[in-house]
Amino acid sequence: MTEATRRERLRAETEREIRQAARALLVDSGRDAVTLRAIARKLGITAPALYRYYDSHDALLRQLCDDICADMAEALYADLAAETSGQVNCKVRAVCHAFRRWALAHPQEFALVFASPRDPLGADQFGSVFLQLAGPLIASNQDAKHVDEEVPAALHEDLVRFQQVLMGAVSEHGVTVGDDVLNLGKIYHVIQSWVRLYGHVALEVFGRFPFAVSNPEPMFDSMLDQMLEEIGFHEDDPTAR
Amino acid sequence: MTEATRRERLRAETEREIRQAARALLVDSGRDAVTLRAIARKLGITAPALYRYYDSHDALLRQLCDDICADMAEALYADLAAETSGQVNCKVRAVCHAFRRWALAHPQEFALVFASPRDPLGADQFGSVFLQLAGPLIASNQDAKHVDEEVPAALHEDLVRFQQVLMGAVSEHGVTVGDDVLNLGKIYHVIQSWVRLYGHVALEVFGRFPFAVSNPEPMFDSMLDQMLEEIGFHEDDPTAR
DNA sequence: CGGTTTCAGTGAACGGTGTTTACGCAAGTC
DNA sequence: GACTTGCGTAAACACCGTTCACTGAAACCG
Repeated sequence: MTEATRRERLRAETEREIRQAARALLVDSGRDAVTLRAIARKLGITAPALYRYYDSHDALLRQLCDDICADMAEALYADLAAETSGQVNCKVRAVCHAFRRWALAHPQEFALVFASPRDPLGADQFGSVFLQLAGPLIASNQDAKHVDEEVPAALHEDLVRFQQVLMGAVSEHGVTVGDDVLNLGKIYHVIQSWVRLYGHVALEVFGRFPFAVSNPEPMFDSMLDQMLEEIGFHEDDPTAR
Repeated sequence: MTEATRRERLRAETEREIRQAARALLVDSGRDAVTLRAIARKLGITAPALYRYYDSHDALLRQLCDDICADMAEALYADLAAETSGQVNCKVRAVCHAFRRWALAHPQEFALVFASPRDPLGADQFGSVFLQLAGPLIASNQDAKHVDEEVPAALHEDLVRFQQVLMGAVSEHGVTVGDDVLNLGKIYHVIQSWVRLYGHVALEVFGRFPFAVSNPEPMFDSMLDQMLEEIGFHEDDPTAR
């Protein structure tokens, strides 16, 4: 059956338990509670044993971040799949809502990934997950009216590079679009939208709006309306495809 | 001269040195380097002595946050004062730029205040500092065209509460305006702008844009243009006052 | 099968942390 | 001068990440 040796199976099982224990500690008691000794205690082993699995406490936390991002990606895909209407703007809206919902439901995880100083100058993990999902959707909106002239000239070079990334993500999903559809203007607006989405969700998760907002959801919704409008989706416009 | 007793002077001096040492450690080596023992070492005393000044390590960090915010407020006021043109939109722009500049120049401080889980449901400190400064400016823009009907009805109650806060800040600056000038629509757009400002600066300071941006400044500038437009400032429009 | 290698896990130790406690000792008070 | 106040210390406690020499069982090999 299992072609893996007994040792390998046990090792894989232990590693699974380590991640699980670390995650539980994070969720229950926050980032600072995720200590090697606490994890070891949960497994009934001693702390140094964990060094057989991870080089350091830091490496373990990094792994935890990756796990969290993978989980979020899964949740986002699931929520997108549940949106069965053919309308693209509904799908985009669904993904945005899914991102907010996930962040609110997993504040400790969000804070950890958000506040972890990853590989310097590396890409944001949330951004990668989210945009590689939303990118293809937005690209498939054929009738957006943005032209490249709208965006600051100084950004052209960076945007072209990001355009390549997004087109790669799109083609991985089967579809291929020309750079006339996913043009610089559209990409620019996508990033502007990401800034707003990120800002709102971070402020809301951390409870940091400049005044007490009793129910931030309508604020989020109306922001979404405006964002989608800017990207090129229009309320009454079916844009089915 | 000093009507304070010798003991009080020494105590005040030591407290100043503690804050200074803590700040230096934060700036030089990051949040985790701000330990009681490291601070004590800098002062040539022992760690428990610090408990004569702060109840706990946490309380000291909180004090540090407050100091940082006060410093930022000072920097923002200074930059605003340096903007001598009478045009209000220039002043708003100056404060926004000052916020970004400060955050980029003080990444460790920004990260600490940003990531510190303050009093739950309390107001954001950056938001308070910034908006109490920008609020009066924006309020003084008489000819904004927003009407209350634009904002989601569910937000009315919260916005009215925030309106009171802002009007208080305005009147503290000498001016008084009616709630017809600082109406709900305008306040709503101010908050939307804060979300974008916050999102952009956080992403930039943490190096977390979804792709490598070689020079984020033009992106910030063009975002600012769009924000000011939405709030009710127009490019060609002097709006002097 | 027996010998050997591999490796998960242990226990002790080192240097670091926040925090508490009992104590000395100088400054202020009456 | 006696008494109180309060800053600072040393020692201790319970944690933490990390290293190192070690055990013992699993895996491998001739």
